[in-house]
Amino acid sequence: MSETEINLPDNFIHEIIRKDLEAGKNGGAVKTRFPPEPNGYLHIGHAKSICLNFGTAQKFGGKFNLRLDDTNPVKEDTEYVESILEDVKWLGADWEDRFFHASDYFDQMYEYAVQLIKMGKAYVCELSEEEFKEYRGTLTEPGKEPPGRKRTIEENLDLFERMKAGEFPDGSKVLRARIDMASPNIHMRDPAIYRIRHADHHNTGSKWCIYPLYDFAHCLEDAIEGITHSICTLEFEIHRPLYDWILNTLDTPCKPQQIEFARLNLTYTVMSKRKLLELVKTGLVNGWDDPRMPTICGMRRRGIPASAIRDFCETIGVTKFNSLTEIELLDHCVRDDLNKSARRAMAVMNPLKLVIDNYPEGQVEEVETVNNPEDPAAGTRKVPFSKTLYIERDDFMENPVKQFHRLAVGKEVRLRSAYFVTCTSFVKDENGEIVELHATYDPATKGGNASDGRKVKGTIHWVSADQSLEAEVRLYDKLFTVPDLSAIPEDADWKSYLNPESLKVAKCRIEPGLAELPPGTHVQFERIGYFFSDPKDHSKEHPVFNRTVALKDSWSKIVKKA
RNA sequence: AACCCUGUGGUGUAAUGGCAGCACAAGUGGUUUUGGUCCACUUAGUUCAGGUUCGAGUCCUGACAGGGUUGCCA
Repeated sequence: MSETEINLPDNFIHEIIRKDLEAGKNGGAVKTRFPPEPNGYLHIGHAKSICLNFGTAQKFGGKFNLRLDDTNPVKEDTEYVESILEDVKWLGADWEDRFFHASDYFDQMYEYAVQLIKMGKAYVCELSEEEFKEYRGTLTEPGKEPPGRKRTIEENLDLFERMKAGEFPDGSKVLRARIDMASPNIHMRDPAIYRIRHADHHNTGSKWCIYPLYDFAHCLEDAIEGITHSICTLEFEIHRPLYDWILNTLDTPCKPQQIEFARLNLTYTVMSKRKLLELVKTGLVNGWDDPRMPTICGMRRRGIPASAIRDFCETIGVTKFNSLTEIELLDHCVRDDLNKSARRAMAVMNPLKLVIDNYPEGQVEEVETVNNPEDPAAGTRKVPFSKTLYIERDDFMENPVKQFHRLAVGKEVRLRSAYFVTCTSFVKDENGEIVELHATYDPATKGGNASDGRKVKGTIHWVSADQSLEAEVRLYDKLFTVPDLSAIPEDADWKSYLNPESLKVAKCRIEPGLAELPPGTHVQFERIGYFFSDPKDHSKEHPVFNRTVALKDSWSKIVKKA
């Protein structure tokens, strides 16, 4: 048992594998795969599957394949292939040289289908779609024998050959497995395994006009690749008898085992490809990589590290229970990761001018401050300090409540890494709004410590008015206003539950060094939250920061209680 | 409706017939040059009814609840 194995908790799938290994199944091999269909972008739910499949292979010293499940040319597109590769790689799942396409196996699948026909276990059926349904029966009534079921092997071979040759129009015929029209499991009632589609395929071009269906194709893909444990989501559970039937009927290189787990559901978001596509298509979000999206690329652009996603996937576990995970757990994993890794900086969201009356006019000094108190190796930096600063509007109260530890007339606070200042007065404009604060500083508190040992309760952040720069911040919040989208009324439009405040664009004042950060850099704005210089839009001339997640805020709870 | 799967604190999970534990969330207190982090503590759980057993969250039966299946999608 390796050291990593001890550290990672087992889930029920690992238990199955462990037993298989002990029983000597598969010659001690463990091989998994992630088989996305290239018809959409990957999301956090896929990340769960990727982490599970890759993590399982790693845990047992096995192999992990990446395979595009591209058996339906009319739904799939190369547009998605690139993003899938990028996202899986970014998440850290390494398929080495094992990147495959289901369509790479079309020749073999065709041969397997011919085999089935020769065994009398498959036949060509020319029922229309409507008739097909009629013959299939219902959940409560058995199906009845389709006319084509009695056809001879020779006829079936000939017909299937001609289907392949393009002699028949789309939908006029299918190849069906001959199993049991009376099975209580509808998927076993002679399922279609090949359909005619005169469509170009993104990988095989115009070579084929017949394409295998999922149930026939997937188990064969697994078998061809030598997959030992084929992990999929719960909705395929009822397909498992068919998966096994095909592998047991045909002489395949191996007999992979399908194991189902519950897909991830997260509060305040949607995971369905259809809905995500609709959000993109209708412009309700700004593309697949909109940081509000639960897509991998959206989360990446928001500033969520791959390591945090991996940690999250490890934390939620793997079961067959249909659960709804709170988004707060993801937030926790993100904060936990970024707390250790993100350098700190000061930025003022709602600037209020603070003039230090006893500070020399025109003087600018540089104060030294730590880049990350959690990581001494991150070093220190210099931040310009001067007579006129900006502080956070919320850090001053005209009539301070009892527990308020920040600025008010007569109160002393520490300006982070700089000096103690005491507020002396404030200025209001004609509307009664506070526009300026006046204070005095104590030169003996440079760096933020009093030589006489006196303490202050509050420490606030600041930027120098003249030296600070303007930046754009994009403040992201929950995509939806309700936690459980599956619980909304049937007749309601799910889009009407979108959170109108899921994105707020604002201006802020940043310490000058922040503009120099390259795009795609994590940073904590102290006392505010974790931000990420936007990979596409951030530049030195026009700094743009995405709020990844806000810092935990216990002050707001105190306020709420009072 | 028929068949299949699943039910452990508010949420996500652990227990492999033997003291129901962990994390998140919530709350209280402490530390702190971020009302962040960190530390300590508190609240709170085996869906129900039978059965097997010295002993059941775990095994059996039934009920109840939730989910899936009824595409020539995956």
